[in-house]
Amino acid sequence: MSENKKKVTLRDIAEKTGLSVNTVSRVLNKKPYYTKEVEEKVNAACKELGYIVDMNASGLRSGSTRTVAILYDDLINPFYSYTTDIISKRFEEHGYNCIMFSNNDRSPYVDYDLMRSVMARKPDGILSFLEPAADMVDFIKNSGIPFVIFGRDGSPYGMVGVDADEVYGGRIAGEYLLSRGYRKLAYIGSWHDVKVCLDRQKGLEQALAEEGMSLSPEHTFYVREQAFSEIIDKIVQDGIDGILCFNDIIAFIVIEALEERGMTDGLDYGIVGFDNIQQMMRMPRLITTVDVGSRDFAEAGAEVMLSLLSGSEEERPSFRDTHKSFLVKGKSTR
Amino acid sequence: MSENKKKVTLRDIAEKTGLSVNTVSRVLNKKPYYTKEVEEKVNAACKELGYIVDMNASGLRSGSTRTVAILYDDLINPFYSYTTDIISKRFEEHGYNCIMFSNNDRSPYVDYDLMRSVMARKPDGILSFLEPAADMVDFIKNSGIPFVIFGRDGSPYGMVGVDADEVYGGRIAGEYLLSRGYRKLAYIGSWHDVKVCLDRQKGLEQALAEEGMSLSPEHTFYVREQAFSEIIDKIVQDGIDGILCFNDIIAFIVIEALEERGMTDGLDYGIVGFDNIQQMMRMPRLITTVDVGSRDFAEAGAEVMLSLLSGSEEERPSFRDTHKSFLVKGKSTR
DNA sequence: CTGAAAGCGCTTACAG
DNA sequence: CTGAAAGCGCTTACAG
Repeated sequence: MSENKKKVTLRDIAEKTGLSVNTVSRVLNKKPYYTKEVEEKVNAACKELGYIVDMNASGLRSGSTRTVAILYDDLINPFYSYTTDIISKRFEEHGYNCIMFSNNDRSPYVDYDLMRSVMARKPDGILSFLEPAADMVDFIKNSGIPFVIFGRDGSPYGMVGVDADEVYGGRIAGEYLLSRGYRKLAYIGSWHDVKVCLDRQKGLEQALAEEGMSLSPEHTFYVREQAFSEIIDKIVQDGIDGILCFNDIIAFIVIEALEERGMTDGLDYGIVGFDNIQQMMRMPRLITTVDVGSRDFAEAGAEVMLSLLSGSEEERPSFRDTHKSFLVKGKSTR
Repeated sequence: MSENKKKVTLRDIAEKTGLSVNTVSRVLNKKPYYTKEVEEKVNAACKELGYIVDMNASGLRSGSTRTVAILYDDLINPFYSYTTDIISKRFEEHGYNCIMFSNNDRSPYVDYDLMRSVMARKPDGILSFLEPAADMVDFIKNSGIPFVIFGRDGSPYGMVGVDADEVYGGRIAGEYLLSRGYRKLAYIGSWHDVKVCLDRQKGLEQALAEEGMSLSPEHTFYVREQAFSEIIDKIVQDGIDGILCFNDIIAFIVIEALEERGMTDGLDYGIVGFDNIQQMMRMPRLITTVDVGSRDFAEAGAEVMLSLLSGSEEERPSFRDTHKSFLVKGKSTR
């Protein structure tokens, strides 16, 4: 018991087998040049003593930690947790573990504090649900660590990104609302300066423009920047009958608040979200929402990261993989 | 740019300041004994050169990686992702990062393969949503790494656990179904040999026993072990009118399947789940479910882990913190 | 209060 | 094909 506790190192295997530490390491890492006999001796000794490599030591010397950092806002939104689940499992299959880093809701950006924590862990790659702060772009690039922006457009930063065509998503949502006869539309975003949020808004504006209408700035809201009750007040007062929300969770919060004011979604007004989280949890189709096809989307993100990690150094600094979303109809629109 | 790329080490700071590596390290780690003057010189140099510590190197030498491993099935179930979010943020506040390890649905247990990956990372602590496989209990204990079982009862293994009183949860759900007039009850679990699953079943059996009834083995199902369509067939054939599910996601899948057979939850039968995931996403109350109060529950889990990490070595090998759940009524019961 | 040395457990050149 | 040495970047005793 106390013997089990003391950790087994390469040196123990070397002593046990009468080989050098070097040779043992070579066998375990399947480097060329060792005999079948040596291989068997090493493997037997490792099994007997219960050897487990120390990845910290290995990473320190080799320069590769077999680690990917994942940067996110929170895991509460199933869009993040669902895709993170798929992505991290793909990484595990390739021998990478994921270290999680949250910006702790400080801002929607990757800032210096966050990057400092990340880089202290010396990850081989970084997959970020967050956009880099403007003044961090060069810093990140200079770090030399492969950086994939997932779910956001990386091209404005000259970075690799896997994203959805968000303008398109906003447009099909807007077109659908209009086609169902909703006339006074509003947009409820998260932060006014996050591109993905603005792109969805832009799509809605395009849909309105097609019909010769436009989105009033008065009816353009950002839940992270204004009092929620004010937003609801304004919507009720101005007789808004169609709402596009930045994501499903915001939509559900709005639905709840409007229900308290006696307005029922699908009946008194139409509302559309993004992400189709209800499907991830196998829930009934409560709301109409824009779905990017999260499983394939996540797989694509993992694939791009893995290809960067496998180091085909063909320097594609601004590679972009853009996915088309589709509308899923639920009970929140007539 | 290429200058930025080469990494800055303690030695660079030492050279820049004319101090020894040792002294620089001591200042950065706030060890006693250095002058204000030295401190300022070091901090200035670190800032100027953009020094970021290498936690791998630091961990290798000091024995503490400031890392907690989180072991889980998947992040798709919001119970996992929601609590993981809260827990990991608490850890971050204390300077710990989380490394994620999934059993990749191999089994509901922590097995040797999983522990091998975990231990290669030398975490300071392990928080597990999974129970240990029977033959892993001693191995885990001997590892000397603080291990907290979260959401499962650790006491049968003599381990630290933060859990809910699952029998109680099953019982209040069963009592509620009976009080609403449902008479032919069924239980739909996940795995037959996972304690938390059996405890919920046991609670249901207790509720039935109170009324002189009992749960038929024929109406006790495990979705991970039998064909789902068979379960549904049996429920329809035998006129089951009340169902307790191991969790909300299973409940939603059942609701969908029964809807296809023309049966509507809340009208034709009652169904109760566990976890109240709908609330985590701010969705309307679709189903009746047993809620443990996930936020407090997660905080408690984090707290227990942190107290073990802060190393108050008072050896409490089988510490158990058990939470009481409550019923949340939704539209899936009359 | 500060420094020189040793060493954490590996992998990487380099010899043989 | 195998081994002895060096070193990744830190922190920990130990001297002074």
